[in-house]
Amino acid sequence: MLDIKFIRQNTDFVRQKLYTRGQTLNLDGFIRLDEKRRNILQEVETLRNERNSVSKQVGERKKKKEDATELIAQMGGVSSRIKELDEELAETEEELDRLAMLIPNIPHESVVFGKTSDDNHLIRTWGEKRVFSFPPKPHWEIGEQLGILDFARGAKITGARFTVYRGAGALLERAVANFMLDLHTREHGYTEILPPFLVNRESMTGTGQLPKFAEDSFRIGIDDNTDYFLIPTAEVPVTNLHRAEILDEKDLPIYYVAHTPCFRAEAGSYGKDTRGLIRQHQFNKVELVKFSTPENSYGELEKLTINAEEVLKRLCIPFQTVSLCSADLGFSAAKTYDLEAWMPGQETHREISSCSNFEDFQARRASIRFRREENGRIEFVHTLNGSGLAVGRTVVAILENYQEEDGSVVVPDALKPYLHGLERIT
RNA sequence: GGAGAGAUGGCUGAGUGGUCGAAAGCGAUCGCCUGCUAAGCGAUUGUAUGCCCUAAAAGGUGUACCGCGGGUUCAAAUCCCGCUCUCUCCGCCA
Repeated sequence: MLDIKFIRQNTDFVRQKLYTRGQTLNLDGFIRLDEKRRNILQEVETLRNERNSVSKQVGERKKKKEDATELIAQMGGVSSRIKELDEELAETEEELDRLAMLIPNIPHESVVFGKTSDDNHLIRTWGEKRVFSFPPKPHWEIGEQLGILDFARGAKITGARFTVYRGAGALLERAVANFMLDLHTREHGYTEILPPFLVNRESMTGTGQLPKFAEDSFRIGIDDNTDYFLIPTAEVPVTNLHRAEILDEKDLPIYYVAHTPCFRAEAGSYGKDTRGLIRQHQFNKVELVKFSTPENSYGELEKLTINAEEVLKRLCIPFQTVSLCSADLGFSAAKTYDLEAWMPGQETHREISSCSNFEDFQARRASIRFRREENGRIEFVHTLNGSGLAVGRTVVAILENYQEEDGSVVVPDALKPYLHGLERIT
């Protein structure tokens, strides 16, 4: 959510910035509604003031055993008018809030203008693409032939886009996750969190998944009173850890890492990436989440991205890092780096991590603030997160980059401690 | 699933219709005192938001908030209704 006062005072700037996202929003209506809200507020507060002071007088008279009927009668009309205005105010605020929740974040000044993902800006590449003496296969063929990925049975027991891992495949997935968690907790200074995988509506709204992207989530209700959602990413529970809190500046930055399953309805992506592990309704991800002061958040974004890249470097998987252009940026993000791993079986780079600075966009929605040490003033924190990394897609990258002509897969050195002596999956 | 108790400021905890944004204590900050520390003394100490003032802050003023939502009343932390959460006991359970 953006600051309404900021929108009011910088309407043209906001309009122009949102335009770069390919958005055309009616800010004028929004501004007019805000004006209406302030007018009603002024009127109702004046009346409340009157009522408060008269009520006080009534109390004083009654104490002195004096007659107050005429004062009381005088307030009858005022109270009903207040009630009317309160209703009108509530309606206006609800509508204003509804509109405010649909306005995306403003891209950072370093974000390049673009219209599609083709305009994303290449930041750096790492690693040498392996030269194969045979045509490398896509992971779904490798996985099925080795009997470690079972797409047919995943579809049988649940449906499309669900997969069963078996034997060494399950072990590999577990090893990759543990390797990532150990790297981030022991070397990068993150605190491990194991959050609930179901969250309430407030949490989903706080990080920006709701109200706009409701169709992307799985919703769970045990009865009419529960309104829970399967987490689409650990970002939701972990960022909401500090919702409606005021943190101390001395505790910042806060670094969290969480390994969780992620559930995505993937509405609107029918027919896309239908084969293999790339686009699933359920997948595992190790997520990095940071809370930072505003002045440090862009430095923290660089560090977070490097922490994510380190996973691929240790696994010796070639990748490239791109900065998303204005149109490709997610709803809540001010700036995003995507890490794209090389997938030789598909002859393409695939996104394996997305690292974003949300500035105060999520903090404002979720009311996550901190107190300045020097003057005690309260400000919104900046929130950041990034995959470190998507576990399933990392397994895909390993299978495709480490495959041999006989169909076996060599275990990357970095993972050997986690695979109990297994050197090769055959 | 059944029965009961509770939710008040950073914390403990008083407050059952009016002068209560809320006693008292603790903590914190500032000042005084002090060789240092401790003790003592004094002051300050919630959040949001409208308006005024300001370059901006500071400041002034109004309003709201005592788990959340609604109701009664001239007036609600206090009374009524619904909900959520916490705790205790019983049952069930990995």
